[in-house]
Amino acid sequence: MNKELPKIYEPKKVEKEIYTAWEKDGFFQPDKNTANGKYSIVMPPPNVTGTLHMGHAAMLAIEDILIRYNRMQGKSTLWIPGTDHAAIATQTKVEKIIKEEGLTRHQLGREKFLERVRQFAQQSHDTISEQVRAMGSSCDWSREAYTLDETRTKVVRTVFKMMHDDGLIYRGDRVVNWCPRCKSTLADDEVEHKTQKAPLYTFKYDKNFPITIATTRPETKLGDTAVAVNPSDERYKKYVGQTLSADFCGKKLNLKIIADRNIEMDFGTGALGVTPAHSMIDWKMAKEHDLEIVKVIDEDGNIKEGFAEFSGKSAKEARKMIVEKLSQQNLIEKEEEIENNLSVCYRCGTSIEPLPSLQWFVDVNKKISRHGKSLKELSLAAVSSGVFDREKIQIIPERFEKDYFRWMENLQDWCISRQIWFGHQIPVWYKDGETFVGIEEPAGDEWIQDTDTLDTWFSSGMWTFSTLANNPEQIKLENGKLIIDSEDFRNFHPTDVLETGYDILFFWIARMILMTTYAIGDIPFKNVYLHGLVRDDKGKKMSKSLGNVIDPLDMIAKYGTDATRLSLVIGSTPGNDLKLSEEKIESFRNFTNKIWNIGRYIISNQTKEKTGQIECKNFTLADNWILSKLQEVVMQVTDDIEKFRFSQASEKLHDFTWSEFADWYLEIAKFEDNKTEKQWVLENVLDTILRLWHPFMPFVTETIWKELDRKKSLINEKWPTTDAQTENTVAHEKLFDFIREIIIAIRNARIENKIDLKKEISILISTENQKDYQGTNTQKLIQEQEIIIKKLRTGVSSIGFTDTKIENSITRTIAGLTIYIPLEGLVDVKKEKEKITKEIESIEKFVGGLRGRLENADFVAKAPAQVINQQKETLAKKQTELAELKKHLSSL
RNA sequence: GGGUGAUUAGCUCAGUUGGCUAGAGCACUUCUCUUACAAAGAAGGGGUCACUGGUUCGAGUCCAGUAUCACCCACCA
Repeated sequence: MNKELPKIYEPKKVEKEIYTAWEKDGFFQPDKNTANGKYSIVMPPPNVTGTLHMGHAAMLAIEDILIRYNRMQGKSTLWIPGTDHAAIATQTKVEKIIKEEGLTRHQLGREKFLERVRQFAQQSHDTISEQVRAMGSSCDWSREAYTLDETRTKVVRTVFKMMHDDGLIYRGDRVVNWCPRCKSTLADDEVEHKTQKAPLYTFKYDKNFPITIATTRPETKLGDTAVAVNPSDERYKKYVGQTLSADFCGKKLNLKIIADRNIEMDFGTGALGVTPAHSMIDWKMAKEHDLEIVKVIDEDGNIKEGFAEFSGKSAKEARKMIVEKLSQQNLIEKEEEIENNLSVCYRCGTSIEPLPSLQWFVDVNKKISRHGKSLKELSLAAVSSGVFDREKIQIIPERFEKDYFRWMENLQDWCISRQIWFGHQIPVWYKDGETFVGIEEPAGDEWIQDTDTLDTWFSSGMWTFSTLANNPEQIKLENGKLIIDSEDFRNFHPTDVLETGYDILFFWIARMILMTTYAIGDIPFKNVYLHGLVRDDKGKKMSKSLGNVIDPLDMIAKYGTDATRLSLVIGSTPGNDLKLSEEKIESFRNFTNKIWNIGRYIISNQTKEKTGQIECKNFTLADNWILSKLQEVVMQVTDDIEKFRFSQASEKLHDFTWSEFADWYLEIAKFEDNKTEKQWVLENVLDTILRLWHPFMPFVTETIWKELDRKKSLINEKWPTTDAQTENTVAHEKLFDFIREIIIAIRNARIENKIDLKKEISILISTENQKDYQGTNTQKLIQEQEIIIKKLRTGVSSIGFTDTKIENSITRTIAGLTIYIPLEGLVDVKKEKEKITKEIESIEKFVGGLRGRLENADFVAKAPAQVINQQKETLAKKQTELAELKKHLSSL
């Protein structure tokens, strides 16, 4: 029965249909039977701000590999998809859109604006979910979550209340990073620093003031309440502790002179005017020294009331006026240009204004009575030693642990309120000075909810457990403990792997660990796998403005999903950035086609009648060779995936599939006459490599699988296992590799005209040790090699056996068989000599080392007897080999 | 200022706890329409593993230092 299949595999024609069928058949949902183990991943939710990029594609590819692999291991496997509302990012995006219509959010009003945001988010969500599907992601859509949906909102509010009840959430004044344009607070890590040149003014507050100070922001000096100097600075020692008053541009200042070791004596005048309200470090100093806090600048970035002619002016204008006034009074000693870092909003680029403001905070240092530890301590323990009887969380690559610790140790109280509209509104209500914190709105009309919303990481920090609740009713707060009463939560938490880019280690991963250890009393995940950033082929970040963006959907349309996925996996190692080019994807498209054609050939030779009993006795050298290599590959690929080495796994598979199976075995199979056995081997190897490839390339493998007339989908098939290698098959493998090498050498000699084509050349194999090859049909072996020889037109006319020693020939002993190749004209004697000399050298080194070790009393005393015996055996073997090689060398 | 990583073929990168002749893809050269695949096949060229020392029988791999590049954190009053 010969099936006609197209020569070229066209992914576009099949992918969508296959995915739809998988989804419809419920293959993405976890098996109810959890007897074989459980495995779960929650997808890092993409922001609903637009479309997916290559970074997302890499994330999906890696997670899908893990999920499919574990599903094939028979585990009940769950992968939850979802999206993030990404408060500030989304709101800013929509503000830009309505700006084009000439509107601002304030003109629209809260409700109408939020409706626009919701529409936009919905659209984005739909696009994203299509893209996630196009990547072949086998995630369970029936459990899809959104950080702002009803169930997640319930979790967020419950945890907020819980933290509030535990005294971890408080409201307080603090200098925060304020963006005057976004009218919102920014977290420290949302602030970007830009290098700029700015004038540094060195001046005195008034002409009687004894200390000269330097600043780039004279206008804030209106709010100075102290002057700080280094404690060991001799110039100012006498003033420390005094309070001096000054008349600064008409404003009376009372300045306490304080000593602080953070002050650098070499910068400026070594004295710093302390403005508690408008500088982070000044705020800290003010707290330490109990200074008065005077606010100068308001939320719009203008000077507040009470500062005479400066009031109402923008900070910039006020600065100009003050500089002018100071120079009129001749108080400016120096004006120089310095380079400093301007803090700007990561969203809009507006320079941020540090302002004291009333915000909600999470206390990270307060001990939680239930755990006996603070949030910070819990989070540190989860990664360093483990908490709640769990093993420590493993971060891959390990080096990021250090970053994590450093960041966590320096963590300050977390400001969780944002002055934007889109997001989880803070579940706090006010009425006539009364405050209510709760999950539901309190009864009665007059209650007004806090207008601030929560930092987006507050909700995404709960992602591993909030997604495992299926509806709001399952979420309860009982005796101060969070209960998630769902089957999914009991089965799948903690999750197995959290896979994401290293750029959000602090933003997100750290916050998930913090939130989960606190609220659930467990770790959120056992492993963290951090992939690198996907960059363009020159190593630049992909960005729209640079025009170097490679859109995953374009690539999928052009080269297919499987090729796109492979290009993101091969050559990519955890924590390292990946440079991607279209050529790379193209090369994997070619590989997809290769697999397709391998399948196509084998299918075209399928016979109608079931292959009967296979006689292993009829297996040839090549059959044993490929089967033995296959075993090795199964072992290595399994091991690699278990250890998160996806690049290595797929490279090995790639190499086996193309260079060994297709290039050699398939070619030999064409000329072979044990057809039944050959077809059996072909089909079996194909069957196995389709399984191995499936997590990496789900579509092409499923397509071939179906063409092979397999009834079930490949998705639920078992992952291949290995049998123990017999010595015999290993020997076959080595022998075959050697003959392959000889044949290539002979062929090259022929091409270089070193061999007379008409001359008879034979490879002779000694019959001496044939008993080592029991089970091998020696006649077949010879035939097979002759076929290879003919096929490759090497000029070798035969392979035969000999019972006498052949002098003057290349002699090799491979796996117990002695092989003679008549020397004359075949091999470059000089090259061969060099090669053998090198080999002797390296073996001598090896033997020397082994002997040294075996003579080392310490080693002999400590090592197990088995290891010592093994090494002794190896030594003996190597010594024999060495003797043979030396003999051979001298015979040349 | 503090930290992390990288440096391997022309390009992009693999290389596990040190071990046998350092690999792949792309590019390059030569040959081949051979009935799975020209998106192919066969063969080949190309490397002082950044540099200098050290440990070791043995170093791309471990240690110390140097150089260059990249990134992260803090801060620049």
